[in-house]
Amino acid sequence: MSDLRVRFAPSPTGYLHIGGARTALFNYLLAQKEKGTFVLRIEDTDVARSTQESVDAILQAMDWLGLSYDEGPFYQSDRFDLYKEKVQQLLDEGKAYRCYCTAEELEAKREAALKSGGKPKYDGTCRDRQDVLEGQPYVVRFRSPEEGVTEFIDRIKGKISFQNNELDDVIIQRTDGTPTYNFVVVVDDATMNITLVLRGDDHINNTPRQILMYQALGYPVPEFGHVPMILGADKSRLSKRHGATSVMAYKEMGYLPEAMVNYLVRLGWSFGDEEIFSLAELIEKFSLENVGRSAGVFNPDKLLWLNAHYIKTGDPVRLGQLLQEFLQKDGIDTSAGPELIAVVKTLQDRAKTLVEMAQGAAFYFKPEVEFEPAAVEKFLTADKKPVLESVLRHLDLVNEWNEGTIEAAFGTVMEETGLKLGKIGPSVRVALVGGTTSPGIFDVLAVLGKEASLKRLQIALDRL
RNA sequence: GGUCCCUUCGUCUAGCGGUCUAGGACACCGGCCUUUCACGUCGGUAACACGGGUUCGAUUCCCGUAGGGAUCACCA
Repeated sequence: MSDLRVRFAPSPTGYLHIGGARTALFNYLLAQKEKGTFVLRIEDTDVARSTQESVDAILQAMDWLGLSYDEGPFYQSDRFDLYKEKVQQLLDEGKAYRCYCTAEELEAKREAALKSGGKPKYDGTCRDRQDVLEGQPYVVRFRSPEEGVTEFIDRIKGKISFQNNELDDVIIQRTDGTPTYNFVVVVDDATMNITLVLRGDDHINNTPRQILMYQALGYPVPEFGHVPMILGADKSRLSKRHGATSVMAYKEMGYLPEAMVNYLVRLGWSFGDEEIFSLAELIEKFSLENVGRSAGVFNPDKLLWLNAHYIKTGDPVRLGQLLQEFLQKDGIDTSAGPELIAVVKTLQDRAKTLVEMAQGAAFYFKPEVEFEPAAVEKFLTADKKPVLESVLRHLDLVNEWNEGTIEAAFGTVMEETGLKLGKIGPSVRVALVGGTTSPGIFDVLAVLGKEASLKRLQIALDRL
């Protein structure tokens, strides 16, 4: 074990999205690689917006991606007593103060400042007041230094510094007594002994005030690393209008978790020219040094390509199990065969998602072939009768039913009819499948089995 | 608007002063393979934002400009 302690701290106000998944992944990989500790913390101080469903959804998504954590999940809602105590400590030491300004007043001041071109920053009305207004609602603000510089060496971006006079006095405790994010994140990261805070770079601007709070609370300041954002195709922050942003939505669209992990890690991180990484390889090769500093555009095409790759090279047994779920969703019963594994093998090279695979596999299991009119019109015409009869006859003669013997039978048909496979195949395909696209017909026949194949050919012949 | 961050092909990126007539991947466009659809395979188009420095020499270092992003809540 090393001393490294990192954490992922989502707020349960929705599903786990692509960006969150990536920061979770980076934290996980680093902890694994450095043999450190990965802590999961649920940031639910906003009781009104946090839900158990969201917590479950996030946990589920992390599990799907294979991101396990060593400690947690810890809930901030269980730790209110601690925060209260720490707020009191700052109050007692004069490092925080009560502010009686109402939300409405502040909003008005902010708007006025913005309108006149000034900074929309807290004006310090209550900063120096000594009196305590009994019975009056108040918030607690952190007293920020008015001068000086706060800086830190970001593990990804390098040195970042802020003038303290740019910072205003943030609210650390609301009127209802609950603490706010910028405060609890400091108390938690400190008390959980987090040594490296690795998070999205939308938090860069929060970092200086958090550092100031670490110092005020007497905590050691951890290291920080800010990973760049993920953007949509139009370079604006990735959102629903760019397509699915929920990790689990991709599961439902037939994506494999290893494809998602591989895609996410390569968005903003690289290892020479390599593109394909298993989780195990990532744990070995990942490092912050190779994380880029600039935001990246989410590219669904590349994710799809990666998914196709993992389907192509995946274990047919596992893919078969996954495929079955998708077939079931489509109301297709696989219990009567053919073998899922055999089915998968014929589709691995041509399906980019499990959804596509399920669509391509449906014909194997449907009790009756569903004929596409256009395909029938073109390839199941009366003049094809002799050819199909010949096919049926020679296939019937096959004893050892496999790809090789089937191909041999077709060879005989070709000799007998004097036709090339190109003239025979399409009609056979329509007879077996109902449409014009499918895996190779020898494969289809082999997987379907002799009995089902002959039956389908006979049914097609009967239509002529 | 203030502050902070960022800037190599359309996109993800390699490059850590000379090896760059800038490499890989996705996408795109062609050829080949072929019983359909795919897979595969071969090849092609395509980028160092701009302007100053520093240096014998800048894609690489520094400073500006421009552009993009983030953030300025009693959300996290």
